[in-house]
Amino acid sequence: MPPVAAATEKKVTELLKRQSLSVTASRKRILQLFLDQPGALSHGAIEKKVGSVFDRVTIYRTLQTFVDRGLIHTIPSADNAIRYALCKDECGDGHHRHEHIHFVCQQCHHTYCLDEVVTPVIRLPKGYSPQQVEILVQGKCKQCTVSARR
Amino acid sequence: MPPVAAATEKKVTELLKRQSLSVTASRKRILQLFLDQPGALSHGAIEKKVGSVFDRVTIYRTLQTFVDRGLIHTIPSADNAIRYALCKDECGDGHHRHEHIHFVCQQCHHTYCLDEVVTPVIRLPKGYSPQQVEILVQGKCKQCTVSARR
DNA sequence: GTAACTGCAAAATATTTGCATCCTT
DNA sequence: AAGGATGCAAATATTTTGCAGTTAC
Repeated sequence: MPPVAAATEKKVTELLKRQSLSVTASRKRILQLFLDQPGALSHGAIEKKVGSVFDRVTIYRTLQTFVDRGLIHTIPSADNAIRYALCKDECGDGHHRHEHIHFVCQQCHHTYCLDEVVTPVIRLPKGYSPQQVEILVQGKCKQCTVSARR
Repeated sequence: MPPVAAATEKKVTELLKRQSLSVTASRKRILQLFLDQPGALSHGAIEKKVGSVFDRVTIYRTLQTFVDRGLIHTIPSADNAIRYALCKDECGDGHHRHEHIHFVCQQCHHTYCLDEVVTPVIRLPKGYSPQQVEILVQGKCKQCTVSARR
């Protein structure tokens, strides 16, 4: 086994153990997918990437478990394809806090979590009590802007 | 026919004609649903409201037509239930522009378009070109805050 | 009259549930 | 060994497509 893969495997296992989840092949594989790339993944994308190694039902259940434990979070979408992305350390069992922005590229359809962007304060009309703010920006991502210039 | 219903009927018809859409029973009924209440509606909610008068397929196609013509717009969600809401006059055939905020009540699950709220400018990292910003706020709405006080 | 719209049937797709078996701890 | 996780089958729900009949203009 190459040293890099071994290191990722260790990290994945550690993350699962931290959430008191049993370390199984499917959980390791799916969690690894998220660590291997910066963006978000839909159920369908995950299914394609893992192939037919795991049952579709297992993927559904694994994703749900990860969301419940605060390992990943959902990103709303207008195309009936919920995407999931890794959480930061502040999230834990049963609670989520995400004040970051999600960027969806209209060209390559990748979704990014922009942690470094400051989320603005939104002033709502009287009577509305905000709990959670979700900001979705659509446009062209770094990658696609660069490749268009060539 | 009561005068109010007649007035709504006229408005609905006018809206459809303005978009060069034939005025049919299902289109009138569905568009009226949106005019009758301030919030957003999911496909499922519409189906419940209209009963079995129209085929489910007709509802799908009607909603799609309305979106294409700029009569309504979609609101992203994290629960695989896209909601639709009326557009303002700026939207038209094939193009949408919505810089307003959507508020989803966690208690009554109604979705509101808050047109009066100023959407903040979001500063993105280098390389990202924003096209459209979508802001979703979750919390407790006016109605639910008031009724909780009683 | 003609083009567009609708309803029905059916296909394709997505999601959930129950249960027996297997694996992790 | 025990509880939890998985795979399989099947039920359920959602969305799309084709086509024939109907309606709006």
